[in-house]
Amino acid sequence: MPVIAPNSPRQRRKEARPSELIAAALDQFVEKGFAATRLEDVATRAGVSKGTLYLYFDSKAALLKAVVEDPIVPVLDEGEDPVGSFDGSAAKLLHHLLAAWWTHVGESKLCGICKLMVAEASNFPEIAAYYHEAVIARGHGLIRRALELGIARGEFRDIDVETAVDTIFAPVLKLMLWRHSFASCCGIDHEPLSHIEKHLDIVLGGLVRKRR
Amino acid sequence: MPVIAPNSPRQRRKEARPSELIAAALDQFVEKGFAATRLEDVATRAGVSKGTLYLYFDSKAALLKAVVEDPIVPVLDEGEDPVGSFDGSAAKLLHHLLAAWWTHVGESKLCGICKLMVAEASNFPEIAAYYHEAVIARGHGLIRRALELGIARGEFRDIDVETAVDTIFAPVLKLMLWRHSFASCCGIDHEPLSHIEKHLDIVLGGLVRKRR
Amino acid sequence: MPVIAPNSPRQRRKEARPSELIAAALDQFVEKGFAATRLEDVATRAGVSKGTLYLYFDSKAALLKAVVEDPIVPVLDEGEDPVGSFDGSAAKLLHHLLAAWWTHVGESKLCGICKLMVAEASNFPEIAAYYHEAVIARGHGLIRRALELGIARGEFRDIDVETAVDTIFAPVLKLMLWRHSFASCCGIDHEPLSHIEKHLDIVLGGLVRKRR
Amino acid sequence: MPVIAPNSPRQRRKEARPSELIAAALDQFVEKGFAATRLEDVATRAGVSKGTLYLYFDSKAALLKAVVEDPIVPVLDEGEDPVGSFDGSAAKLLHHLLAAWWTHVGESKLCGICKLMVAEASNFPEIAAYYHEAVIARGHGLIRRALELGIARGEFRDIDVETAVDTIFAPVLKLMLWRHSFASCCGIDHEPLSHIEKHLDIVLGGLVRKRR
DNA sequence: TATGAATGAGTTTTCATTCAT
DNA sequence: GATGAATGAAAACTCATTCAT
Repeated sequence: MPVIAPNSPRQRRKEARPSELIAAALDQFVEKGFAATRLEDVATRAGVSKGTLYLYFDSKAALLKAVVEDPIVPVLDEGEDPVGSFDGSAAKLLHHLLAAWWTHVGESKLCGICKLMVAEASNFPEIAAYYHEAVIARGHGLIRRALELGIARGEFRDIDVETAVDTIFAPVLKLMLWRHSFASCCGIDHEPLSHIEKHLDIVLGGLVRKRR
Repeated sequence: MPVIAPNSPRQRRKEARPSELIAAALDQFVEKGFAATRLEDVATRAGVSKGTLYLYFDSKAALLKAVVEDPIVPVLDEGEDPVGSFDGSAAKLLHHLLAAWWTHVGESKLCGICKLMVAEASNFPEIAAYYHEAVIARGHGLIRRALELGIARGEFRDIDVETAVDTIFAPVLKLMLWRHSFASCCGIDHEPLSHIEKHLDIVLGGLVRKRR
Repeated sequence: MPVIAPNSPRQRRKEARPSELIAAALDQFVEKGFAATRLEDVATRAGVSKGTLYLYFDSKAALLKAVVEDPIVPVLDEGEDPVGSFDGSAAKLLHHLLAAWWTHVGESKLCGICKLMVAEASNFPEIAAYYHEAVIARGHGLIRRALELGIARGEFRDIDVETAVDTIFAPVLKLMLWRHSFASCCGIDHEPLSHIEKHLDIVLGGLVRKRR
Repeated sequence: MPVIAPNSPRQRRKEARPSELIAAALDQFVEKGFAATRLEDVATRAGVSKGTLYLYFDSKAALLKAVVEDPIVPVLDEGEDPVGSFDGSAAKLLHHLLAAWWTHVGESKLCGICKLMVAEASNFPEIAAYYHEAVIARGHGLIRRALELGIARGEFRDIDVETAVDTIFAPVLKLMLWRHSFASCCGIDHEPLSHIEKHLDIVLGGLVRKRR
């Protein structure tokens, strides 16, 4: 769902636009927040002058928009369907999805953006909506389809899917958000991938001891 | 040597002022973020002038500190131990704890502060650490003790407690954070209390259908 | 030369006016300068509230005026003529005058005011003119008359009196100004009275060795 | 890697800016005092905007520091020794030193700074100490050496040198301070150079008529 | 008279944005 | 394209002054 026509002037600019600027801005925005970031610092971090930023972006807000949208495009392009093409149990599929998510999102730029969007959602609702749609909702969708598959196959109980999506996905979101917030001042480091794996095992098996 | 009667409107006002200012600042900080909030707006919202803020707080940062610490004190005072005094199954206890948490924290000022601290943790690490310790870690502690109780009684499986704490608590944190971020621009409203209840049931029972 | 009528309302006020306020203001003004002094600090130093200052003085500038004029009145009242009534050599008279000046002015409040007026003369020319007239010019006048007496008697050479007044008086003024400025950060403490005495001996005898 | 030619108007401006700003600030500080000077007025006087000041100086206090230190550097660079290289009587040397002092200091920017430092010494002790060391103490040193020379040669009496330094130098300091304070509101203008000359003659010859 | 909470105009300082080079 | 000096609007913060008590 690309918003702008591929050959518009804006598009050409986008292609020429040094991704170093976006990368530098992203790091600053995630660390300091949008309002507390000085464009001068972004420029310095990218090794250019303040004025150069304005050759590529109309304003600070436009830079934010680019920061959020830019790393999403490649992810969208991958495009194949990891649910439809999976052969194995639904439980295995869930394991696979969460691990892949962490690798592709949790450890990518998209992770910091999540914290940024939580902070700026009320100031930039359209950008936040775009991010939520393109990233969070997409993750939810994958989990949902895996759950539906498992239920359809009789592998899972017939639980409320929307709720279960949260049960499964929220700890991953928490890892994403914590990594850029509390982690540095009060974090107990769970190694993310194994933490996610253990979490999923608990959800799959449940807390309550089964009577045989 | 107060010349005026302790119950004069002036006096009553003076005592109430800090809380009024803190309440106004909290709303503004949670909505706009710390850096993007203008003290003038805080003052206006509290119905006072800019200068008045400085009669009570040394700086914008001091106001932030007060905003975070003030609502925590009353919560800490409640003090009783909802785990030790509970009689019922560990599962029921977990239900109780999460519901109480949502009522006392999720629907209080402390909820917005959570989003604020996620956003500002790297700019104000000591304040964030204080909040995490006093609120988040306290929530985790309650869940942990309930889990340990359930395991000790043989009611729960012998799962990894730290992981399970996250499994149980992360969806609540997500509700808290979403409420002040994506909810307004892309939220599907789960009614919180029933969402939490369904979530916990899923975790208790597990996803996988039991073979009898 | 009292500027205001003795029974005007202003006069009554002046009498009732707590001299503690003036003393406190003087200390602050001399130390920090007029503009850098906060009335709150003056009030605190005087042990009253900020509002009280306004019961006695119309404005910060009015307080400055009072600070300058108040300690001058008693000095003016002494009134007797230390030159006309002196019996002894003109040289002894000069010694006496400088010593008396240091005791009555150099070690009094009037000393700090001198520095204050140097600093504020261009912002408050009338007040500075009043101070100069009432204090500095008065000192000059005493020295001038002693010099004229010495010349008339043939005790002194027939030097240019205006110049000699400065020759004699400037080191005293320097002591007054230094005491409230450089003294604290780079002062070599000359004990003032003996310094003045030695200074005068040098001027009386001259530098150049006399041929016999 | 300057893209623009070093002699472009832009470049020339940039190099000249700090001095222009310092000159404007100096005038304003000397006239109004440090605290009473508004940076906006400094900027206006220098023909720039308020923000431009902050491109060159971190704060108002930093500007003060520059104002004091900047005009001293060139003076220090002259560096030669006017005492050692002088051939003539010690009396002539003193005349020469005071006249040169007035020309190079009394009529330069350093003169106004003297008043400024008297006013601000207690607020900015390090800056005052620097000024005192670099300017006042330097003047004292020259006079002291000339006196010691005269005494060593038998040209001068064996008076207390430290005291005599003040006897000779204080009237010059007074001229410097008065010029920026009382002069405008109550000054009798002594033409400085001839005043200094007459003053020195009086000190050299003494007041007391010599008996033959 | 005395207080000190409140005000708001004024000041320092910051920083997104522009534009001559 | 790139620069960075300059701008000026805006924000934090100060403080002389007022006034209800």
